[in-house]
Amino acid sequence: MESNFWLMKSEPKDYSFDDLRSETDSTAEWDGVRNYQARNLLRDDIKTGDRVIFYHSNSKPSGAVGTAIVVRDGYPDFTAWDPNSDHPDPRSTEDNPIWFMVDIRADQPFDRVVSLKEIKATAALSDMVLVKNSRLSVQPVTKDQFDLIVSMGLA
DNA sequence: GCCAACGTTGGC
DNA sequence: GCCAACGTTGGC
Repeated sequence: MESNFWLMKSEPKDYSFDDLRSETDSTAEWDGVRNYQARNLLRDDIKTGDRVIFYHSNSKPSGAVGTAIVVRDGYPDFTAWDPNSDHPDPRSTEDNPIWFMVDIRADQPFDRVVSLKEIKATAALSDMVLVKNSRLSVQPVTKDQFDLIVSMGLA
């Protein structure tokens, strides 16, 4: 899939945008994705320099909270074969990895949360994967969707 | 905390 | 390859 813009979800109680911002260089491995559709995007399509909307799920309110930049292309998620990691999967090995991740760096924190409610109420955003398939944790967005959400967040 | 929607697993 | 059972996500 061709896109330079993505949306990535995280439950803030597990890992928030502020957690990303507090990392060294505001950069972290986006590990733990265990869904094939999202894996394919991480492995094949998401490239260094691509822009990301950081979305807080299961939150009050759920919504977009900032932007990030991809700083490393897809590579094997080695936490899968670490039995002590949060997301072990013994089927995935160093020689034959199943799961992939990218590195992202926090960019612009929004001035306010762009809530899911607001996104759903915005006609220009009604085609977002977020609205149509709410479960996919890594998903493409269009440039127009990206730009609009950023403009809403930086009110 | 509930539960609908969706993805995955595995028996057949 | 079908599909029922099960597990997970995530809004509410």
